Amino acid sequence: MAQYSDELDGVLVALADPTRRDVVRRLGRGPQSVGDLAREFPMTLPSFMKHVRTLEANGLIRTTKAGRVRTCELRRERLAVVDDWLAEQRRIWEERTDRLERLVTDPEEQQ
Amino acid sequence: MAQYSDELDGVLVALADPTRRDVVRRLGRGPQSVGDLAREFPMTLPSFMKHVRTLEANGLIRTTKAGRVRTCELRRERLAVVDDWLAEQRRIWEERTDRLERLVTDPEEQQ
DNA sequence: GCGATACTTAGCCGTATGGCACAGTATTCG
DNA sequence: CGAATACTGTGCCATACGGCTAAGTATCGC
Repeated sequence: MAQYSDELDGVLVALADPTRRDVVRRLGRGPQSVGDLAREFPMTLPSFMKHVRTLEANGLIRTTKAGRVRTCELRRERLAVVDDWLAEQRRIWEERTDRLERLVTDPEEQQ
Repeated sequence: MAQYSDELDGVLVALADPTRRDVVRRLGRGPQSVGDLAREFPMTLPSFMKHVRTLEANGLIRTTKAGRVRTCELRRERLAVVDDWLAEQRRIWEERTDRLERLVTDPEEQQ
């Protein structure tokens, strides 16, 4: 019954952490290396890397390694799955509003 | 530096669970009692109640008790905080796009 | 080549999360 | 009033999460 979307689930789990959300925000301005990003957060590199991996595993970023530097790039299009979910919610409750509307204008529909 | 919004954080944490997302979806069609909702999920009532409390604590729903029945109602306006965050992201990367645009059309900006 | 740099791997640790069972309380209904 | 209903409270449990340290690997730059 419940339409469990693994895709949406992963994206929301990834975004439900302030550090990861901030990484997304920073990458919105352009690609950056793991080291440069990590320097902005009050935690060790290994801890930070976990967030990077989470973001990548859930498709929010893409990373590539050149030499010893790993560069992170935002995958903006992935945020669309959140947009889509929000849009569906809106559709659902507008349907409901319409139904209530009809109940008022057409009293015969009332049971 | 990182703009940690507790409000946004709570809403995203609440939505990062499939059960809670499904509750939001169902409530989009109209208010429902805890019992009616719980019947749709493969878990015990106490477990389900935790999700209800989480949703309420993060402002996504409002609940009221009449007699022995607790009714849940969606607070649609709270989803706006997610919308707002997404909008901010879009603003950030559009700014970047504009900047790149200028670099192409006005070569003097290049270092 | 050797030191510095930039991750990466491994493992530990405390807390939070999401589930359970079981017992209790408060209403409602016959 | 007594049984059924609809939560509610308590406590337990396993796993996941987010942090850490310590040690390892792979470039890069002199």
